[in-house]
Amino acid sequence: MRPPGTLHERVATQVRLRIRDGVYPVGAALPSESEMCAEFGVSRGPVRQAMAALRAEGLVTITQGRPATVRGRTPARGIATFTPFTRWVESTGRVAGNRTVEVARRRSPGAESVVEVVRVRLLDGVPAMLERSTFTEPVGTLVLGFDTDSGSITDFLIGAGVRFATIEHQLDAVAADPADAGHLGIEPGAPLLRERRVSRDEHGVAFEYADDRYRPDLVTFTLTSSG
Amino acid sequence: MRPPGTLHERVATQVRLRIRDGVYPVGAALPSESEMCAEFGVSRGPVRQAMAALRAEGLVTITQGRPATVRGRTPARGIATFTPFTRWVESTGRVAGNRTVEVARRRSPGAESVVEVVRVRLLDGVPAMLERSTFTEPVGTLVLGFDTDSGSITDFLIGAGVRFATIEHQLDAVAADPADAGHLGIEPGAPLLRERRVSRDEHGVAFEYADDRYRPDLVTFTLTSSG
DNA sequence: AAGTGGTCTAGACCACGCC
DNA sequence: GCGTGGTCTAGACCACTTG
Repeated sequence: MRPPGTLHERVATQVRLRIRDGVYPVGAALPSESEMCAEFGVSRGPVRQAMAALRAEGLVTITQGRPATVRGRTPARGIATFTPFTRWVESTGRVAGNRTVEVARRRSPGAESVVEVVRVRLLDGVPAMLERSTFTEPVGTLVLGFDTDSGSITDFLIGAGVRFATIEHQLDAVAADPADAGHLGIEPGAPLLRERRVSRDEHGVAFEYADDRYRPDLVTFTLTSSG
Repeated sequence: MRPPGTLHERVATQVRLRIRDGVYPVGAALPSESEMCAEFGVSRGPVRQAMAALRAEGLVTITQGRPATVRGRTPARGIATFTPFTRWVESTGRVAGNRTVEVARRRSPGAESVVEVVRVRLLDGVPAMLERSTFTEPVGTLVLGFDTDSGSITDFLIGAGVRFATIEHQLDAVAADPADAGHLGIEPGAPLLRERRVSRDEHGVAFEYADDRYRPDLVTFTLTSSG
């Protein structure tokens, strides 16, 4: 086997590259499923799985009875396809930064000790999001050994072997409290977009609880769904 | 054939009902795929498609090598799997209501005429969301012939043959203006979760622009992503 | 070792869009 | 009518988790 990964991943990767490079221009029809089957030497199952992934990323439009067409070249800012803040900012060609407010190990009476990190996340140098994360052990100890000003905690943990099997996101809106306002440079009471996240490992055990508050004038979440 | 719909839809509906009614309690293991195949008399394909839908709705957790388990009873307010407000409310066993504030046909100078609808959406009788929708023609004329107090505009339009090929969602937070506050029974300046939607047909032509403002104490958006 | 879900094949029929 | 994607079957092998 030449390339790594499953068949449907290889097909998805190839088609993604061709869309990005303009081999399949925006608005153009993609090859039919049977043509892709012939080209990649696979059956319809992997091809369909790959196309479903591209549709979820907003890259293609699929309609019964007609060829799939290219919708755009760049995937939408995925909440659905989870991307850490730093990686997302850099993928849009901007500069990400971090200002750590607090790193602490805490133990509540009768509870396990946890590690708390509070950071201001910067977008081109401007405070755009206030992140409050709580890590359980043993992940918390890993975080204590990381320079939290240097970049993505998530990417660091992935590199250390931590598996983010599922991430639950909950979105709502809150009024900025005085602490939020001070760190983000806005008025107290101003509306903020709040994303609460719970990250779990492959056993379903939660190891990170996060409360991220975004300035809605600087960051919005977008996604495309197909009906 | 007794029940309507495709096989994977029937399987998904049955499992959804059993989770909602506690036949499969939260945290419990679901029957294996092969058991479901035997019970419903179908092959693995439809069963897997049904389970993938339930996972996307946040109802179940699926891990390789272990049985799927029940995560929760109520599906998340689906952004990823687009569900109209009325259908979502009723799927959680609550009562949806509508109070139409305004239905109007407008024409700006040098522009096509559009139809605007402003509605308060009720959750168990409580104002939970203020919806401002703008429809282009010819869809707008269809909307004018619909009793907007009676239920879902989206489901009405789908029944009339309108195709919602893709829906783009943009989420942020805004402060309630005096009109928002009055309709939703909150203080001006209170934070609201705003969802702006653009619906397009199969040709990529937009026909609906919506601005929905949710009370964050009554409705939040959740979704689960896998890393 | 046994059972689970993840992937893949090769075939079939159906619903829909287009000519 | 023809080609498209949507669904479904029956079987197979693999990766993973658990006893």
